[in-house]
Amino acid sequence: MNTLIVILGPTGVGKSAISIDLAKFYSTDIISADSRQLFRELTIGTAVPSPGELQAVDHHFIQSRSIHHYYNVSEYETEAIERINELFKTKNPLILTGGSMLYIDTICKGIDEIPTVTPEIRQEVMDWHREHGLEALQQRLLALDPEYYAIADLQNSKRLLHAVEVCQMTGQTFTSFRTNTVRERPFRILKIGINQQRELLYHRINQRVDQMMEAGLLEEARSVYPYKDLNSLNTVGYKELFSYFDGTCTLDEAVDLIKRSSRKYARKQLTWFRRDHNIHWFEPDQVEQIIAFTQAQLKATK
RNA sequence: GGUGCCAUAGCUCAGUUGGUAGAGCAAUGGACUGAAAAUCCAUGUGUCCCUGGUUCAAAUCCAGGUGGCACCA
Repeated sequence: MNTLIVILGPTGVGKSAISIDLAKFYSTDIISADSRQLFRELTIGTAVPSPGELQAVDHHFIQSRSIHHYYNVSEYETEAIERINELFKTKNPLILTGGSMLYIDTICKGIDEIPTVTPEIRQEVMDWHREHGLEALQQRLLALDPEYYAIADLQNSKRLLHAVEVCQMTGQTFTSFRTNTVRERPFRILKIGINQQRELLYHRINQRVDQMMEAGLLEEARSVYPYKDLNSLNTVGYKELFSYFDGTCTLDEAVDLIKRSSRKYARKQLTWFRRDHNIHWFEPDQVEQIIAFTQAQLKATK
């Protein structure tokens, strides 16, 4: 049976380097599970691998989309699974790397099939919410789908919006689409988590932000500033610099803010990963141990 | 050297006419089904700078000390 080795961990911990070592060792490809490295207009702020690294190992779903095109997890699932199955015909194991928790879970477990909301419906529901407020949105959901209302995070307008959108568009309850079925994959999944002492991680993150600034993040952000309202640019490293361009904070403040947001993001990632007991954890400098571990695991599945 | 202002949570500061303290940020934990680097929720015991005094009671008033800032010499 083929094996997908998943390398996951908080931002800045060094997943890319480890994945590349691993890919070289197994002469295989890397599939990215990163919701921001996906965009070709973003390079520095999303820490995509260097040109040399990209040349050394074939990467998939890195800078393959434009920030101007709507993208979502479901689309990623379809594309990535298709690609993975294709690649398994000639390669094994494959490596999936990234920090986008939902993207990783989508590959590992699948995601329910919910009809994609049309831009018109989305706009309409959003406008309605803007006009009537959160409480009205809650009431609207209660009327459309009381079952989801009972379990929904009622303060989280994004969640409510989506549920309402789906009800509105399909004439069915949002709940009816939420079957929560785990999809069986025709390959084995081996999860490797990379983590290190919190203080060290924060230090690395802070340092990496400074390096990004030296590498020209400011200019990169300026080049996409005209499109700052795109969802794809609601992204750490860019939105903070947009505030600076807007004149609402100084450059130093913006850079500090990027560091803070990155740290928060790392923490959030760890919260998500913590509940997954199938992850085998390693430190960033344990590449050899990781290789040995995966070899042993691969042998066991043959 | 003189005068004035300030000293409260890791940081920036609130604290009403005295009744042993609370916001924002940070930090930490959690949730997560097509926006996910998004979005949402929860968590606040700290010699109220020190010493003495007044008072039933002091972060609060008084005196002195220490440190910082500003202005005048």
